[in-house]
Amino acid sequence: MAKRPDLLPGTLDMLILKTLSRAPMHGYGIALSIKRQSEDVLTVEEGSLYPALQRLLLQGWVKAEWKMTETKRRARFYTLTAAGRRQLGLELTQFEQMIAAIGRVLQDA
Amino acid sequence: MAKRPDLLPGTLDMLILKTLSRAPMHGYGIALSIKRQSEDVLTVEEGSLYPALQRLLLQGWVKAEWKMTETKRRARFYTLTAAGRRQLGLELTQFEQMIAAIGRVLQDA
DNA sequence: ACCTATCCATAGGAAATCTATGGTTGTGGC
DNA sequence: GCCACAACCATAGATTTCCTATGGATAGGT
Repeated sequence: MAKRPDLLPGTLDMLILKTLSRAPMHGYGIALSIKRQSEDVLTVEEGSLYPALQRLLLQGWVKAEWKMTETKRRARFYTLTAAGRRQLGLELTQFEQMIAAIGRVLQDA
Repeated sequence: MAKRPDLLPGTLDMLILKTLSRAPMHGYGIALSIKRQSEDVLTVEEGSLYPALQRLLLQGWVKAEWKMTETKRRARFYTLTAAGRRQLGLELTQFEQMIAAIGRVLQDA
């Protein structure tokens, strides 16, 4: 029944890292940011987001600390580490290479 | 340990359909074609390819028949159906939309 | 005789995502 | 005061997709 995916599998980590490269942010804010920047095309479900953030923490690509939001709420803010920045660069490179390769397959010739 | 993927997850069906849209082909030939067109960036493992072809058959997007190769071998040739052609169009549209959206998230601004 | 390339296919496991839940806490409307 | 809703976090379970590993058959070249 061909379910429409919310995003391209394998790109979530990259999107999160990229978002955090602009500014530290909490989970909910990351989801909103990606949705907004993609003009509502990409939706990051919470059930995908939080496990992804756990992975990124484990890999040491982000670090987290509890803080208060401007709206007076407890929230966990994530910050990109140096390793995370390297990883982002790596993923960007590979992604672009993949996209270029797929483009070659898709082009009519 | 960041394993380098052979292709972008979620794009295999589209790549197969696109390849078959050019000409009917057998499995092994599809894999070679994708590898060649992508200039060796994308590799379709046989363990991914044949299950994918079964899925496509089940969905009615391709049909298959046994024939002889130019090299005198038994091989199963797959042909795109009308439904498969529609599906390919759909996947292409969604893919491009996704890529554009990801591009917006990745761009610096 | 052997090796390699050509060809098909499945089983089992790993990884990523979604659905479904469940919970806490501010704020604004009534 | 109460209720609905938005803002936040998180996990469990199912599903899907892909990879690794395996097994098999056959043609052609050396």
